[in-house]
Amino acid sequence: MASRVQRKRIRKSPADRRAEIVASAARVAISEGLEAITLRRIGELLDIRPGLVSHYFPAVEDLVAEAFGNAATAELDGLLPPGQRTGTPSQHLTRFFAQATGEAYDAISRLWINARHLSRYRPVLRERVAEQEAAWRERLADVIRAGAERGEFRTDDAYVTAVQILVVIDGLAAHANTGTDSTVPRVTRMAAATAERELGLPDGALADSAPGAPRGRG
Amino acid sequence: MASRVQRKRIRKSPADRRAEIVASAARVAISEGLEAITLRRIGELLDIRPGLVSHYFPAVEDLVAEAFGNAATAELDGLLPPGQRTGTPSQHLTRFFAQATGEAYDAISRLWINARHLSRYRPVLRERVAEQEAAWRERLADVIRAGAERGEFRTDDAYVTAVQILVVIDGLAAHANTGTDSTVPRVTRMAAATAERELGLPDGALADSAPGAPRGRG
DNA sequence: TTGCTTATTGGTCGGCCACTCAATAGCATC
DNA sequence: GATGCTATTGAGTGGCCGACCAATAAGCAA
Repeated sequence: MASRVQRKRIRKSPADRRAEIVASAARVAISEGLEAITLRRIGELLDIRPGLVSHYFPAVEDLVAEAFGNAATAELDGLLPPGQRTGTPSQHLTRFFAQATGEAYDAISRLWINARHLSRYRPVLRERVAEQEAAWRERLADVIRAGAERGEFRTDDAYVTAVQILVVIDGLAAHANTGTDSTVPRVTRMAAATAERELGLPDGALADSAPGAPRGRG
Repeated sequence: MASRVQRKRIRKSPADRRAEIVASAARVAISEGLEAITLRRIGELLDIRPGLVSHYFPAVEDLVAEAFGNAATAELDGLLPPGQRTGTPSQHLTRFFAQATGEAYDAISRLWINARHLSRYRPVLRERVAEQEAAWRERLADVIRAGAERGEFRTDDAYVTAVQILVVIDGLAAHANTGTDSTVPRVTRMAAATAERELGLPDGALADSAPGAPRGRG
């Protein structure tokens, strides 16, 4: 696709074109990195001239920020769907940790590392990152609160617990680009273990396949 | 410094010049970021022509990797001096956590985030990062082993414990560029708390000023 | 002092970047 | 089918980048 020989212009509504550009940029952000979002690259992917991208986003930084926001929101919705109706909070967390520890999460980790670094130089992006961090914390805190109300979890501050869990996940994610560790259970399980400890659950309660059986320590 | 009107060439030994270039690049890495290490920037700082930097580092990526290695090693030596003779392992850890939680650590956090992100595109740097990660782990594991031998700590795998502690530190460091959280003790203390738990120490044993008094939970 | 080695310069090249703007043409409306 | 609005193009600007290389001169050895 993206036939180079295209002659005829395709004229779209501003809303459609803009959405198309953002979606394309979000895809680039995940697969190639936020700095790969350039007028030329996006133009090439959508078979439009770079100037058109500039027309919708006079400053590229705004597009980068929006692309990150879109990508991060999509990932969060995949990990912890908002307003979940099926399953218990425990099951939601179990599924969350299973995904957030798997290799498929590497792409998301890379995106976050990318965004956090680039935030150093890009104020608009920095603002978006802060927004997304808040969103992820709140989403996770909501699950914890739901579990606490049902009596599944014991916690005196769902928000702080959510932050603690995310700190561990961020720490594990730090190596997504360098690819060390990954095979020691005592390390891999740290995120779930933190949740279990902070929520008053038995060891292994949030492990992938074994709902109640503690794995034992040594 | 760096007088623009300099006419006379200053001819140094290759070893000196090379060291000078690396030192300058390391300084730039910490203060401005690894991508700010350019032939022109380094040349400007040392008042030499960009071509000379190229002469010593035909590929800039090699200079970037070396600059990171230098900076990271220096920081590690500041946090956990090798072959420490004064003080106990507990004191070393206490000092380590105090520094690694303080604001002065932000510069180091930024550098690591920077390096880990850039590793995605730069194989040589990626190798260096892996090297440094190993060095940091080993250095911390050594302190833990020393404490275990003295009977201060209880652990069955000093290395895994070191990795766990560094995971938490990396997680806390993730926000160095976005500057959220930082004020909740339950979060700030996570690294030290992890160490205390894993090493069989009472709560607060590795806290900054209070050597033995647990702070209490609520 | 002279000569020689080589550290250092100066200039150039191609490449990719964001950004600007007048000219063009798609398409809805009449 | 003609008209007008505006989405889209095309072309150009200036900036910064790494890399390359022949010419130059610093300073040691003779």
